[in-house]
Amino acid sequence: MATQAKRAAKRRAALSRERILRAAISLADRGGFESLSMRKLGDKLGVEAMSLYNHVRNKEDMLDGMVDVVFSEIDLPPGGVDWRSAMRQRAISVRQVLTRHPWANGLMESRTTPGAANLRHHDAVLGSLRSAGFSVDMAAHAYSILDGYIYGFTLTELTLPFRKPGDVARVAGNIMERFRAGEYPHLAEMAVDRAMKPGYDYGDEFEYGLDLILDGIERAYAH
Amino acid sequence: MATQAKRAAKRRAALSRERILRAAISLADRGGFESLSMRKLGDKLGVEAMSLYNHVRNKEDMLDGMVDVVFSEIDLPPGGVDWRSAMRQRAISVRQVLTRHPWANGLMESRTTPGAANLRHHDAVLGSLRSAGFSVDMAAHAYSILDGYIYGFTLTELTLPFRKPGDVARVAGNIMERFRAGEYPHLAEMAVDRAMKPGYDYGDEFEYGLDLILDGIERAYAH
DNA sequence: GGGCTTGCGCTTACACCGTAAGCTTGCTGC
DNA sequence: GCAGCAAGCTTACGGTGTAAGCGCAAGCCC
Repeated sequence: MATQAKRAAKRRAALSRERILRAAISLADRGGFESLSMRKLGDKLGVEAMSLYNHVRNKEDMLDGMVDVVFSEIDLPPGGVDWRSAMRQRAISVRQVLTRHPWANGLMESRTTPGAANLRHHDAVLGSLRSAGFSVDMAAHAYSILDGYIYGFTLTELTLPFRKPGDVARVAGNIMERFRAGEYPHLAEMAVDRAMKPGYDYGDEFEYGLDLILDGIERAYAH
Repeated sequence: MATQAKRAAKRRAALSRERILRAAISLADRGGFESLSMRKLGDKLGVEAMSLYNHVRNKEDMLDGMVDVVFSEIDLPPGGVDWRSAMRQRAISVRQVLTRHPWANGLMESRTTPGAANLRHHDAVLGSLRSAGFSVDMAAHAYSILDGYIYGFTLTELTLPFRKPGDVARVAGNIMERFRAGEYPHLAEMAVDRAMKPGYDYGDEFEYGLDLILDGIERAYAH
């Protein structure tokens, strides 16, 4: 049937909030946040920029939606295990997701209108702590430290000039001269002893710090 | 003298990289990062936008410069005290400075061409740890955890919808309905028990987490 | 002192951005 | 069959960063 075929074609091309969000995320993932414009997004979807506004109030609203999709990709803290393993797994999942969507890092906590996935996520984490016996105050402390660390570490990691051994040489440039001049002896030492060693990956630091913090929470909680 | 007066007038109006950076910072401080444009900055300095480019390679370069000014405002870890106090004071100074320049938070660690104040700062922190007897590895661990936490906490804090009791009501809106519907019981509990209490200030969490981390570092270091 | 260079401001122009306003087209329910 | 409407499209406006080139004044060398 002609109408049916047309409808199918239409449906295939049909815009929707969700399709827009997915395309926007993939655009930001591959091209970086600053390369995400309504016009380019329209192009990618085979549509004029202004058509997007039938499904999205404005760009800000779209960013809200994108962030909530990212939140929905994070594993909730699993039930049936001790709080420590649950927090550990969640933390690692957050970092994984943020590594997949680097542009989201600065936005995750900054949307003043949190979406459903965001709220569900935060609620689940608090629930996990509370049902493990944490007081409200203690749960707030724990959450604050953990999220601070997770987002901060990932932020640093994503933007660090030297994450892998090869990077150091690339960045160095004129800095290297000053290193050799002994102007920054401790940085130089750190670079030589660690960052330039084969197998070095700044990301490995993450779990070290995470465990140190979990230790601290455990002690404070059990005190 | 006419020429002298002219020269004085000229000198008063004279642009310079430093004057541009100071003006840009103050513009970003009061109007937010997104309100910092070359044209507005020119206006503020009584000059056309393009004139700025005689002192600054491009906007990116200007941001680099601004970040380095912000770095220079952070107190270096003081000497003559134990490492723990030194780290504590520095952490608090970082947070203070970032609170003064909220726009800088996401940029601090993200400039791929770090400036002199940046390098000096990092070198001093590492030096403080090393001279307290930390191994290179242990210093790297400690630094990574501390900076992760400091930047992450501040990021969260600056963008949190509810930092002071009054904010909660403002943000709530349709969320409050869902709270009452029991959809997010643990968030609701947290809001009622803590965020809506008079005297609540999320910023108070900072030092709690900081001390917990310093405890952890101390233990790992002394082990 | 006269001419030349050079530094630093200005003007103009371009490509891109988010989005307001209004037009068009084709499906849907009566 | 037609009214109403959803969801595309076109046009336009005021903003952005910045390339290219102009012009004037100060400083320098002969």
